[in-house]
Amino acid sequence: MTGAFETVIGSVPAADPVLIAGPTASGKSALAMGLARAQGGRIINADALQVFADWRILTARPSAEDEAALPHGLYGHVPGDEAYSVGDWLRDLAPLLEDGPRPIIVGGTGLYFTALTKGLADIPAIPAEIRAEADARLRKKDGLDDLAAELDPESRDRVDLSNPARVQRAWEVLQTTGQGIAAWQDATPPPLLPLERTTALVLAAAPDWLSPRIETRFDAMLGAGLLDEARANRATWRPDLPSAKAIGAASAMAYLEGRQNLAEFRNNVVTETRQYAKRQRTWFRSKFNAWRWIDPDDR
RNA sequence: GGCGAGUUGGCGGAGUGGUUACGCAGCGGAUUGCAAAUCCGUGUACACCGGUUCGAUUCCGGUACUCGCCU
Repeated sequence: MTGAFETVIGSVPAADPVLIAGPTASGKSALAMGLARAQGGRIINADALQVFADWRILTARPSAEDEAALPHGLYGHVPGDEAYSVGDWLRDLAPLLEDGPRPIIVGGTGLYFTALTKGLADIPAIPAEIRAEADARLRKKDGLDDLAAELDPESRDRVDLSNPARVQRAWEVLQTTGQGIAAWQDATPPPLLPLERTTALVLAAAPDWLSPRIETRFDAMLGAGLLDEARANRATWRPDLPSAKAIGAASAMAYLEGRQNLAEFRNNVVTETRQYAKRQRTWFRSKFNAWRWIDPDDR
């Protein structure tokens, strides 16, 4: 492992907060570890699924040994049945930026990095009842159109009306705050950590380079006890749990229940992971122009 | 060797004498609070040869291959 990303690490100012983004399985953690080992710092998670306590192996969280060897933060600190979002993440992150070791923020969730460096509208939390009502209405016939029709004109104009998730959020915001989401977004406060104050790195992992790694990584997960982890989660498993969105969780359950064989399980996870990596690339490509793109082979 | 069925885009799978489903994968994109989520866009493919026809993926004949049954 010595020598990994040597050139990159050598060029990173030791005092700056560091941001490391990249598609899944592109080697972000290895780079973060190398950086922390060489220069010191605390590795902080910027991945929406790695915050959850269950599914450590499936979500490729750092191993217990890695966490013990170097300071880490925001990994597995949320119960799998608890709601969590970018706003929560930013609030959990703030104190870690205040003091403690120099932050090395690593993850694959583009939205988290964008909210961190560009700002996030300061919208109050949505009460569970409102969320439940929106969920229920969306399930009804024409539910999407009905919710859209109730939006304030400005928000309705800005939101993608064919996207249920967006319409629901806009509806929930208007419903709970009495103010449209468009107005809230226009009043977005300054970012917690402006990009200019960081050294921001993105791993440029091309599909052909990444795909074999995704497959290998699944096999490694199996070897690391993925099936045991799945069995342990089986009793409390529900497809609507926040942590159930982890790629492979539903497939793992299907496998344990004999609804698919190991080859199908593997194929599903590999395909879904590739598709996810593609979406990540699209985000980075379009929004991380000012970041420093590095060759993932430079190890 | 005989009889029967079949051959549609990378895969699965409809269908039609002229306007060429759909699903999956792939590719491109959006994305300011469930984001490993959600959504949008994108494919003239019809085994081969000949015939009929104003026009054949669709009708007829032959060839090849596949599957099944029979000797």
